[in-house]
Amino acid sequence: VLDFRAVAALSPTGRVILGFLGVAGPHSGYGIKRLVDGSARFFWAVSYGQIYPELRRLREAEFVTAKDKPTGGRARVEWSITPAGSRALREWLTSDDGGTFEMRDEGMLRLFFLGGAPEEDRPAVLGRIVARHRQIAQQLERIRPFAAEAPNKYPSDVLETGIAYHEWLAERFARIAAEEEPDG
Amino acid sequence: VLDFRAVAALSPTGRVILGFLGVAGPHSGYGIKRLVDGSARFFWAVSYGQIYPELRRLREAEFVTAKDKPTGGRARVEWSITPAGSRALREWLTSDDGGTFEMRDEGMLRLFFLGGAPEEDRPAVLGRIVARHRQIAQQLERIRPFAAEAPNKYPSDVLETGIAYHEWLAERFARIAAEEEPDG
DNA sequence: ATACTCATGTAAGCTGTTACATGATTCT
DNA sequence: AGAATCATGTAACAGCTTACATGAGTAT
Repeated sequence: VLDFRAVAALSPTGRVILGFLGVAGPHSGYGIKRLVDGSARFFWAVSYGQIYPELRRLREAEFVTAKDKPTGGRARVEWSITPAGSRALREWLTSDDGGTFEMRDEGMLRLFFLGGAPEEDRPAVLGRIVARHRQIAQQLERIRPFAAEAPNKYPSDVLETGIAYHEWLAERFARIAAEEEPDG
Repeated sequence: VLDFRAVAALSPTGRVILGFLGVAGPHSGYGIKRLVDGSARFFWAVSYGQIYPELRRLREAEFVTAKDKPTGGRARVEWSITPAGSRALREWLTSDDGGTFEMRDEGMLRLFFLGGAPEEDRPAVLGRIVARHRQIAQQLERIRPFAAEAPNKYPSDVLETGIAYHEWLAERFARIAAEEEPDG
């Protein structure tokens, strides 16, 4: 028998788009990009080059509908999730395969190969990684007000996890750096 | 004036390859792949489709040399890092730009959009994410002996960070799941 | 005036994965 | 004998980023 489960047609980018249209209501492509950049980019980034084509694919699958909503003479398309789209979103959310988990962390890579750097340079290398993670944590802290606006607590849960993660990593790298010079 | 700093020519994949040839000595392309899979894949994955072409690019840049070392009738090329390669590796390690930090975590994405799933399904969704992270942590624990073989402690530092991270995430998701049903 | 934000879109290019093809050696 | 591992490699594809082009509205 044919298997037409909607979830099969949902690409990773499609999930993000559908997810935002589902929790945040109708938005333009540009608006979706802003939403992602303002809350999800630290664990899932998207670019315009993905959003606009993917919106058209989602429309073909009838998971979203488009409506012209110009602002004066400025073109603007407002995208909305359909009942079929909500169903697909729900199916993905509750499906049992874990899905993508990917990481590319050059800081970790540097730590891994740190033995290849002269001993006297190592504290500085580690220090830069610490500073970086603290900076990311601070950037995330600044978007707390936005996350709090969501209709439920989950975006805040995610954001707090991200902040805690980067602070935790910063501390960990700081501790490793401290071990480098045991007697100052 | 022309800028011939070697680091400019080092692609992300090139760094991993050069790093392993630097800390683990000469290896075949296949061997490099095994090293990466056995220790770095959780924060930096590579595939054969990258390794073999990249090795030839690194040879062109004179960061590595190739030597035929067949095993009986089985072809085998052993790659070694050159002094110029070591220099490039050191320059990358101590360079001040933070470099790539990317993450694609479908578990986080699901948590973010969990409001789109029926309330009764949410604990199961969260439970699967918890199980996943525990499983990854266990897989990483199994490669502890390998990391301990390294000539310095850094690979173990990285591995322990990875294990702690996934356990920490599992606990965090478990706590969020527990909050779902406040009075059992 | 000028700069910034809102808004849509694409083309070129880079990176990376998957799947396949091939074949020798070693282990059970 | 058969399975697993060692070993090299590529072609097709998928996914994503960067840079560009275009232009209207809004704030300074």
